[in-house]
Amino acid sequence: MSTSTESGSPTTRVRLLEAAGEVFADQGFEKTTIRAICSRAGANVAAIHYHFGDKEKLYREVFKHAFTKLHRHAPIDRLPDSASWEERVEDFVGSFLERLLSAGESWHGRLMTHELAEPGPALHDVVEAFFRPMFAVLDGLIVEARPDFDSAERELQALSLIGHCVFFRHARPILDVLYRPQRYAREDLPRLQEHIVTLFIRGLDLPGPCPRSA
Amino acid sequence: MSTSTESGSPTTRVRLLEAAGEVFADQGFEKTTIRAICSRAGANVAAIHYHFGDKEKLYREVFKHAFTKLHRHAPIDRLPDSASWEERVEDFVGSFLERLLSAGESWHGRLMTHELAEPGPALHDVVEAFFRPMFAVLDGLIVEARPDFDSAERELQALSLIGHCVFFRHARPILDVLYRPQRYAREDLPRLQEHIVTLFIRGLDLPGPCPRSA
DNA sequence: ACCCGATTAAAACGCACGTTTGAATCGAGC
DNA sequence: GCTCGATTCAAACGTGCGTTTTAATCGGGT
Repeated sequence: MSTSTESGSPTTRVRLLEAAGEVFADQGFEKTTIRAICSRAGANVAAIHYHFGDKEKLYREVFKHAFTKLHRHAPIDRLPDSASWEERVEDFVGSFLERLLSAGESWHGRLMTHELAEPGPALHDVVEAFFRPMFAVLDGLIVEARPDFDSAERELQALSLIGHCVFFRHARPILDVLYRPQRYAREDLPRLQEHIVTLFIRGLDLPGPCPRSA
Repeated sequence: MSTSTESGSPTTRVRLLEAAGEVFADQGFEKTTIRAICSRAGANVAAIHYHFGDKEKLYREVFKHAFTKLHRHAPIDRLPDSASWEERVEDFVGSFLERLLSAGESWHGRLMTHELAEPGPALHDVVEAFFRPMFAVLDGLIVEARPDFDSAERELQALSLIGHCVFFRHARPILDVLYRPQRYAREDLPRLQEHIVTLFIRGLDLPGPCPRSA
């Protein structure tokens, strides 16, 4: 170990983390080979054992790395509270969909969604650090609209909205067969967003108009 | 080959098909080993090459076998037309959920849902023989309720309902971490069914009451 | 009793993977 | 200039997989 803030040499270790992030993000834990990672990082296969121990420890380390990156620019609830309830719902759905459907952006988000789609050794961490906070935010939105709902009712409503978004990522292979390829993919995002928000609001069966800003 | 209706000896070939169905159904294509299948069938590994060629041809053969079994007792639309629209929707959701969430029944249904959850070499066949007909039935139900919808609107509504059901199977690992294990599993089926049907009907935004029987 | 195609069985092949080894290389400190 | 720990490298190890080979076994036809 040499001259970093904590431990580990700067170049190879970091290059491995970055390469591993890329490959893990679009192949998942099982399907990526450490040889693919090392070839992308320009390193030797033994470097992984040397720096991280084994493949799974590297995987967890990549997630730690990704969590801090994601926490820096807070993903959810980034609209000011002055925004209307409906705007905040739209933003919640839109940003989540964007992360689910985007394939080109940085690997940090893709890594999370891939682990949710095909659970690996880091599922627990992802749920606790990424998914559960999302549910908390969503629950707050539901409380605003339906203060009369008990927590079980809110839970179901939240699950349905999340599931609605997740479906269009998870069912990608099916949709490609069922319709033409890329139907309901990235470019349809605005239409999906509007549809999902509409069904969410209808599902809440609001007694009056949408609530004002918080 | 000996004395069957078409081709192939009865005992070993059929035992292999049955054993392969069981194992494929709860492990998927990638994770099942032909050794596991043969050990369950009490056969030799070479028997698979002899009777089917290779692992993938066996997989497809298992699906052919399963399709005919499933077609015999038609799964969807089994209520008489005299049933009310709402009853038919409830039945559609209920039977689909039952197939998605049940783990103990015969492997034919589990095989389909596993292939949908983790696509393998038979995805195309499953979509065409199992999924697309389901969509056709559902589309008919939506037409009854909202004859004014164009096909694109109906498509989205159908996808949302299907996705809503599928989510509770696909997200099983996540739900186990997010809440206590088995939350929203088999025993919650009636509650899920009611919730999903309710949200579906609300989502259709019917101008009047539910349509009568067809 | 013998033959012969159909079937089964045991063993090994070839490959890809994660992992480990042991030597070569680097670079600061004396 | 040399030493010594830290790091890199090529090569091999062990394992599990799908597949293939080769020989043994079965059973009806003559």
